[in-house]
Amino acid sequence: MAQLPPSSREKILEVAEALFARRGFAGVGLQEVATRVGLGKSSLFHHFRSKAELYLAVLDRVLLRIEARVDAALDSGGTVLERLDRTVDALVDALAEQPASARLLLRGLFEEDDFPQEAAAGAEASEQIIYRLLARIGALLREGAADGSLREARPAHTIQTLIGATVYHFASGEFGEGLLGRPLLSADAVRQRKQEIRAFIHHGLAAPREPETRSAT
Amino acid sequence: MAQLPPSSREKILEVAEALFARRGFAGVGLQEVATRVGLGKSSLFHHFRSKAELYLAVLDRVLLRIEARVDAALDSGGTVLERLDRTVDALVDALAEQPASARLLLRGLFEEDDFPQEAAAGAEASEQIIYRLLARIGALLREGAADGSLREARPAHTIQTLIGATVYHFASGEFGEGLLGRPLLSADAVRQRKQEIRAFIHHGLAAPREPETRSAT
DNA sequence: GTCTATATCACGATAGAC
DNA sequence: GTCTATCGTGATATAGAC
Repeated sequence: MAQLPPSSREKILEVAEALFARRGFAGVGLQEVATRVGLGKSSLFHHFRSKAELYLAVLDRVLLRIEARVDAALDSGGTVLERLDRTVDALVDALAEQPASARLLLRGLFEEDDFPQEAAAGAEASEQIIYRLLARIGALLREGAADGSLREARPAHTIQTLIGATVYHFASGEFGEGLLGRPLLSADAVRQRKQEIRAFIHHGLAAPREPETRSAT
Repeated sequence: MAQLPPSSREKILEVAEALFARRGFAGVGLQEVATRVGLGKSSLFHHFRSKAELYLAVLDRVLLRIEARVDAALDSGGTVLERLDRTVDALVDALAEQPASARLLLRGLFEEDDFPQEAAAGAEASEQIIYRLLARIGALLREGAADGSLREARPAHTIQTLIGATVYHFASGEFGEGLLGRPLLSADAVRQRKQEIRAFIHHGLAAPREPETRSAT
């Protein structure tokens, strides 16, 4: 828990996280990592036995950070819709707080065969975190379907939609910024993103079928 | 337009498309491409001047296939919501038809700095296709907001949500299949995906506020 | 249009001094 | 815990014969 001097190990993890997020496992060389940390290439092998082990350590760290925030939201009280809104907000906050996490997470989701085989061996920790989170969100969705506050929908598809609305968005980088016309992670854009997802969850895209107090046009 | 014997060029594009989709630009070696095509490694350079040129050619092909389908849906008649539904269906069909396209497209969206610099030089064609499509979809969304059939929303955020719901989903590979419990591209799963997105667009996730004919509970 | 041979270089990883 | 030196391999790309 000491925070005073960042150890070499942590420095390596930080640098590697940024690089892996941008160029993926195969696109990053340990030479570049070492140089940016300020070490020789060989010194990395003192802290991590292989490139794959480093990658998995980076992934775990990102997932644990996200889990901490999302778990708190899931544990909060209130109706299903309230908890769902808070969960999405927490996920958005977690992704926005660490710029690299969304890309890293998205890559982890669909780059399973990126590194040779050590995935199956060492990726169990990361997978457990993900499945733990998914199970909890799935339970929330089923609770909402049971009490009538959510429409009947397949939880798996709903989760995919929510991942797309959050993780993909913050992973979209320059493309997303060109679309929005501003930095993805500006406080403004993050607030808008939460608002958009919340509106999508509550109303979809169609205009409300019961216009309450609405000026004309 | 001849279809009789697939030329070497086309064979290379097909093989490279599948490999780039799975492991990204940096994760694929030309040796492997050549072997799977049934050529020597050097022969690839007769058809494409560099690895980056091959990658961009693959990306263009995928984008043009998608554009053809989506444009037809956008040009169809009817209300905004009808055209939007058809557009999403067309995109889903395009992504489902070619298993590699979703991953490739997603990678293209957030791997802009994956290959050194030739991106800026040669990626203009791909980018133009994307921006053409985005402009048309944005216009549809604005048309819906203007005629009152869609709620007021920022088109850029809506587009991001739709990309996440479609492209991400079909790019999610083993992860998505584990979640759904079946192949992502089975006719069943594709139909369900269309249904889920359609429901999300029309109602969001909340239960309809005007239960029409509903049995109790 | 495909081949063999080769140039050049970066990669992940190891050995061992300090 | 970091370093220099090196091993072995595979990468992109080129040259030139057929």
